[in-house]
Amino acid sequence: MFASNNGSTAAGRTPRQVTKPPVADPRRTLTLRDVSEASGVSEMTVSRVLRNRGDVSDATRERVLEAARSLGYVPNKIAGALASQRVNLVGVVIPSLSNMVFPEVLTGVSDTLEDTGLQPVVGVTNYSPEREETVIYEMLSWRPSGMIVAGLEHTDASRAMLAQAGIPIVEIMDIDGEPVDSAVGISHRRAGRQMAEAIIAAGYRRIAFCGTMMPYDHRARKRLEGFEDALRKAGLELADREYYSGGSALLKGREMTEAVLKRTPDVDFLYYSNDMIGAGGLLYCLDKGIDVPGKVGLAGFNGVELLDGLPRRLATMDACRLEIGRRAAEIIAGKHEGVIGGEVVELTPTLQPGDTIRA
Amino acid sequence: MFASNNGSTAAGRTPRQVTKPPVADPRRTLTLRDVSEASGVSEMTVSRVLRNRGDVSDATRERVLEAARSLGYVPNKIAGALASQRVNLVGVVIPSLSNMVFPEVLTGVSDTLEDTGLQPVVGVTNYSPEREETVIYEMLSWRPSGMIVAGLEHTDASRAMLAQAGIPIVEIMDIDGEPVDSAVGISHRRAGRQMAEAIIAAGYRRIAFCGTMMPYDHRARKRLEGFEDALRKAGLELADREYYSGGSALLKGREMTEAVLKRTPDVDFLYYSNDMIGAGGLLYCLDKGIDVPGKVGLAGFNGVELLDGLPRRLATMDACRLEIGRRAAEIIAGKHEGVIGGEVVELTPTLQPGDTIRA
DNA sequence: ACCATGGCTGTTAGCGGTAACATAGCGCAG
DNA sequence: CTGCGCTATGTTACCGCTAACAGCCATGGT
Repeated sequence: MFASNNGSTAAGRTPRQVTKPPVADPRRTLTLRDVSEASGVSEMTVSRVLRNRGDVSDATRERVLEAARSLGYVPNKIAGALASQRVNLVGVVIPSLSNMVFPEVLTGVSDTLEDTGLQPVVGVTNYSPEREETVIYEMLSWRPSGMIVAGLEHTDASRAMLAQAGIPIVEIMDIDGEPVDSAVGISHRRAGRQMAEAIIAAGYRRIAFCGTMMPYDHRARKRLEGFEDALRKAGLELADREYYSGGSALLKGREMTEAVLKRTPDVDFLYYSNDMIGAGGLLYCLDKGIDVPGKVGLAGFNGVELLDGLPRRLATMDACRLEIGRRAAEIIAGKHEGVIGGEVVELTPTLQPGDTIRA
Repeated sequence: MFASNNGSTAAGRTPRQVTKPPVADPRRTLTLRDVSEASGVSEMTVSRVLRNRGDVSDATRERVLEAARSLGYVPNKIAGALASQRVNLVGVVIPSLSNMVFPEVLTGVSDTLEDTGLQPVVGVTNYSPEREETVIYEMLSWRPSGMIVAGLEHTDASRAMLAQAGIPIVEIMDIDGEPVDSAVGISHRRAGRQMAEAIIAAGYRRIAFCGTMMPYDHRARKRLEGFEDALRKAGLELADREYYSGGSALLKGREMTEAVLKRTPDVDFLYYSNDMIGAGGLLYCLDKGIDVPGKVGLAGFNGVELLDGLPRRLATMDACRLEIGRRAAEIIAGKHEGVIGGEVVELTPTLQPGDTIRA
């Protein structure tokens, strides 16, 4: 991506040369038995101490902890999980890490899981259903305590695996569809509709759309569907549309905006499928001295905090990312007493008019 | 973070009420035995088929695969890993996901690991050494095949655990220090020095710094140290400095820039510890009609692609993020034949002068 | 003095796979 | 026909830990 990263191997320390098999460590990997021998109690007692479970006298507890510490013992969770049939992992499957939405959801998940003893494990699908299927399969093979998966659209095999897994499954971000088990998210159709209504109410009539054309970004698609529905209901239709994929979103936003405004000069509003390209469009308009929101109005989607520093606040709708992460994690952690599975939590995003829709 | 996410639980399907223990699934969780019974061969043969190992006749292979598929069998990696003493996971420990640098490194890691059968597992420390220690401990307890850890600064306990683990360890991003095992990164001291030299060469003399004050962002600190070294060597010192933490980086960049320019009006250059605040500074200057790079020059660090869409290209230095991820993964995957451990790979970032340093 | 009680520790039997070795056919050279 | 070398499959013994239960000892009520 950036050319000429001239890498050199500086032999700061003499690299160990080796013949074939990895150097047999002098010290085998430690087990409970080592700690038990070092502290003179049974393995079971050591296990109890290290897990803080069952009664152990303070004296032995001390002795064991000391031994474990001095040996540098790290328990083997693989063996532990197999024996106890319990795994403290929660699989989280998301399409991408470069779209800041998902790291934010993750933050919500981690925060909530923090004090439950559960730990999130992330898998990334790059918006590919096949990749998603693989990721889900791999994750399930570690027998996690729950799964959080972005979106409601999956391959049949994926749905089947999730349904069979016998653990809580939460599909997030979207609720326009039929979840495998539980779901937490917003209605993107409604979000799109709502934005369209606000735009129409503000008096804009020649409305264009700029967005991703990733075939598998179902949520962006649903927003656009809702958006167009609302336009139709008002007797309007999109004046123009422009799609992109890949590249710097900010730059793409500029380019698409330029393309649309040149091709359809009478456009008076641009609806972007996300805030980043919206920001690009905003910067373009400001550069060109176009009156925003007077001559052209702009709106995005997602409420990215990053945009706070722009010259003008872009109209947007937050997707409740943190909250989605939290709620999903709560369901997995079983914080909703008495109810198991089948929950659908609809969050309602707020429209933030910013400075790019006229009042 | 965004207030008033009014969540309601829409009971789309009847939530199952439960008494106490998780509903005992009608169908127990499947094991090799189930598949073996369904296909009329031994468990061992099934195992061989599913792992593609050892000779199995095409006829039985077909039969077994068919049985596994129709049952929806998902192998239990926990048991497999315990028995085979092999785990196809690589731990990746990074400070944060909101700084786009790390997702990019991750991309490099995943891409390279893709075809090695290894799988990255990410842990996030939030720049806390204690948290890092916990994360490392947790990860090691799953006995991964290797660990990639950001930075060279860790608690003693962390270093000890990593050193003892008996697996390849790669510390990434930074090479100014003593790695536990291998390291891949750039010299941040040198990067800072280089940037200072370029700025001085361009004729700027009243140079200020704006950056993070996270006590544990060692790399930003080292860059600043290198930067100041170079200034001193030229008989200069920082004209002013401003620190921040938290909040929207873009906005903070604006605020800090304003603060510095008001407090020290004769400043003619601002060096930012990252591109995002640098971008905020740039936007501020353009807003105020300040001549960039004539009256004030600007530079950041990291080469974030996101910035491509700004009105003017910020001077920066890329941190070789993708490449770092790739190289680290290669070391873990053992692609560097004949050498085991102790490698230090120094990558050299390129200075991209952009449009914010005068020629 | 006796036994129930409860606190602490040990024993046993797996968890669900896989490594390593054993075995059963089978073709074919001698 | 024997025996060797294959290939295809089965058997056995764990991997490192924990659930479940068993045992042991001091205590204390009666």
